[in-house]
Formats: sequence, C-alpha cells, structure tokens
Amino acid sequence: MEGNLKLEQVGLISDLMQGKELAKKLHDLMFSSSSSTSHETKEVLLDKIFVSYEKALTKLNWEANVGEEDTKITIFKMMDSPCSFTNESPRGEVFNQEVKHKNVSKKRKTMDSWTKQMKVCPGTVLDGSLGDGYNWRKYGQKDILGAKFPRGYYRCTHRHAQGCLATKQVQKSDEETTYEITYKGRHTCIQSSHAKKAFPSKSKICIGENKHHNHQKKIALEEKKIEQQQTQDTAFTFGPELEVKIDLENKEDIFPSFFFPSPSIGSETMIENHFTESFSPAFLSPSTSESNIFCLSPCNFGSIGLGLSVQTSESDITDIVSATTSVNNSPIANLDDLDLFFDNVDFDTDFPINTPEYFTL
DNA sequence: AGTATTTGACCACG
DNA sequence: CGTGGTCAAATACT
Repeated sequence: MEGNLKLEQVGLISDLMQGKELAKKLHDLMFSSSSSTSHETKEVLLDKIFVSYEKALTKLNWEANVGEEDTKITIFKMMDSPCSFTNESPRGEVFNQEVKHKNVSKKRKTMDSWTKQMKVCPGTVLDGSLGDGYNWRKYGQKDILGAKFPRGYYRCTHRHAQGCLATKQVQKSDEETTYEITYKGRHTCIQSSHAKKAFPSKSKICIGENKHHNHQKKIALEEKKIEQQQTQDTAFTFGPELEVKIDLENKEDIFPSFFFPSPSIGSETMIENHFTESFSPAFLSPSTSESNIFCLSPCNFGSIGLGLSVQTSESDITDIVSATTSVNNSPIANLDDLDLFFDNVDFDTDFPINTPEYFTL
C-alpha cells in the first residue's frame, strides 16, 4: 500500500516536472526573438504539457467533471495571459502556489467558480464591495473550521432586481494580509444605476485625505469602521500594495469581466480586468514564473497616463459601467478604448496622487 | 424611510 | 451528525 503510494508519487512528480519543463520550453519559444518558430511546434508543446498534467491529475484521481476540453481551455487561457510567463515581481514578492480545493462545497457544484487571492498591506481600507467593481451585499458570515477568521458571504446587490446570481466568498487567511475570494456564478446584471455605490465615499477617505469639511467627525467615524472591519470581514485592507492571485479553475470564461478599481487612481475609477488579456507584459508586470499573479505598477500606469488621480462623475461611471459590463464582456482592453475611457473622466487635482500603490491582478 | 449589515436558525450535503 | 451555505428578522446606518 505504502509502496504503491510512493511509486505513484514518483510518477506524479515526474509528470509534473515534465509539464514544467515543457512549459519552460514553450515559454522560451514564445519569448525568443526568432519568429521562425512554427505555430505547430508551440501546439505540440502545448499538447505535451496538457498530456503531462492530464496524467498527473489522473493519478490524483482528479474528478472527471472537468472535461478534457475544459482542461485544455483552461491551460490555453493561462497561456493567453501575458503575465503567465513572467519572471519576477517588481517588488520581489512571491506568492506560494498552492493546491486549493475548488468547489468548496458540493452544494454549488454546477456553478462556475474561481478563486483569487489578494495580498494586501495594512494601511488603507476598502469596502468589501470593492475590489471588483460589482456591488455586493453581504448576506452571511460563518466561522469556518480551521480558519482563523470568519468567511463572509456576499451576493450581487441586483439579485432580486435583475436575478443576478453571482456570489462571492471572502476568506481572510491566517496570515492577515491575504484574502481568498471565491466567486461563484456570473453577473447577469447591468450595474449601471448602482455603479456609483460600488465606490462608497468611505474608501475615498481611507485612500487619501478627504478634502471635505467635518474632518474630525469623519476620521472618528473611519476609526470606528476600521475597528469593525478588523473583527468582521466586511472590508479589505489595501495598502500601498496589493496582490491578487487568480486561480484559473473554472470551466469557461475565467475572467468574467470584473473590475479592479485602482487604489492609486481614486476609488471611483475602474480598470477592467481584461487588461490581463490584452496588455503587454511591460504594462502588466509578472510576479513569478510559476504563478499567475499580475502586477500593475504605478509607473506602468503612468506610461499611459493613468498615474494621475482621476475621479469620474456619477453619470460617467454609469456610462462606463453599462458599456463594459454588457453581457458577454467584450474586452475593452486596448489603448484606444482606454483613451475613450479617460476622455470621460474628470481629473480631480485635490485628490492625493502620491500614494505609491500598485496592484496586481 | 430605505438600504445595508449582523447573526442565529435552518437546510443540504457528505 | 458536522460543516458550510443561505435565509430572514433584528439592527444599524445614511
């Protein structure tokens, strides 16, 4: 019994190592200057990688509920990401790759789900509804066995109004700087008229000094909120930096068009996550070669004019959101679109711009 | 007053 | 039966 196990483990490791090697070769091919490399070669490598991992997964008795095609799609999507093959994090931070249990509960087996990890530093506070630009309403909190912190359950605000079944679970990990966010289901809602609520003023206060009066009152309020947020999981703490790791687990559309508001450019500005699919590696600096952590540095933002603090009017937000959250999430991530995007925003010079945040997707 | 959050209870799954 | 996920009444907030 034990012998068998060891043999299997050796085989497993061998398969995984082979996959890694092949991936590395593919990586070299893809980033080598020679354009002569045939597309076929790449495909052969991809197939080999796929087979290696398939074998490994089979050995792990991986459930067949993720079909062959789906697996392939997942792998290809990972390849598509400009950051999947990057070598280093700008800040040298590394996320441990970890095998996580998907389908946290079999109850929701049929739903799409994907998990992302966000590494944050203390300092700034964002509301739980932030982080992806959708409006979330907390509907539960539960102490989870073995977890130091309770898990928060959120559903789309438009559940009743528009029948949107998207939900997410936010779990603060034992190291207090990491949040694991599991999304389930897709947004079928149009966020338009409520979009502004995704960016409540309190996050503004935290990110930078608020320019309005009643300072002391607001600060006191904020302290109270922070206090609450430390004991409950209704808010995230985002600091000068934040990392997000997305687990490419789900079967079809891995990035269902959620938004990542940038703390550095104002809480009312969103950047669509399709960045990850269209921007060059120079813009989206990679974290590690073995993880799919995407980084956006302020300088990179600056290179396309995003380093400035911007604030959108409510109507602008409404327009932008309704335009970009449309059903099948057509990517807006080219620079032309960005230009359009920023044509629609007002620059607010009162807003502090010296915060050196960057975030990773 | 309307909306969001909290929290204990309930339910489904393994 | 234990655990995780959801519901819904009570409460808090705006």
